Amino acid sequence: MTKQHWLVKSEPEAYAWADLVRDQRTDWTGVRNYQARIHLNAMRKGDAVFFYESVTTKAVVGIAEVTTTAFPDPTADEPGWVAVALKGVRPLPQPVTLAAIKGEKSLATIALLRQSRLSVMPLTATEFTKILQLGGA
DNA sequence: GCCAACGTTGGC
DNA sequence: GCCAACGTTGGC
Repeated sequence: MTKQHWLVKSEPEAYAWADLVRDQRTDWTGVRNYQARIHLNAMRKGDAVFFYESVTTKAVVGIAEVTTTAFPDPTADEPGWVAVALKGVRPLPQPVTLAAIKGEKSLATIALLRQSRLSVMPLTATEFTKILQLGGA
């Protein structure tokens, strides 16, 4: 299967890109939303993942990669919830702000804008490439 | 700090 | 199964 593209959101106060850089890898736990769970389950090793910081930063700040497909989330009280493992790959030379994404016509349909509360979402290859461009990568 | 959007819960 | 109430997320 060809590589898929994803975007995950995190409040930097909870877990920031800088934390992933420090840790090098992390288990992406704590997702408690059915739609996000479907996306976690669809992730494959080697898929590319944008790291978006919400609330204070409001920008895509880095690129990560899936290193382990979905496994049971050890932080969940009930069975069925899953986590994946991610490793940090590199920061974007320039963060791509929410405002910049909103200002880009070709990104008008991305899930980030359409479903503001979804924390794990797929991106098309075109969307992924566009954000890379905006980030100067 | 406020509020809109959205998901979840629980009463009927 | 519907819908009101409530909690959470996240932009502004």
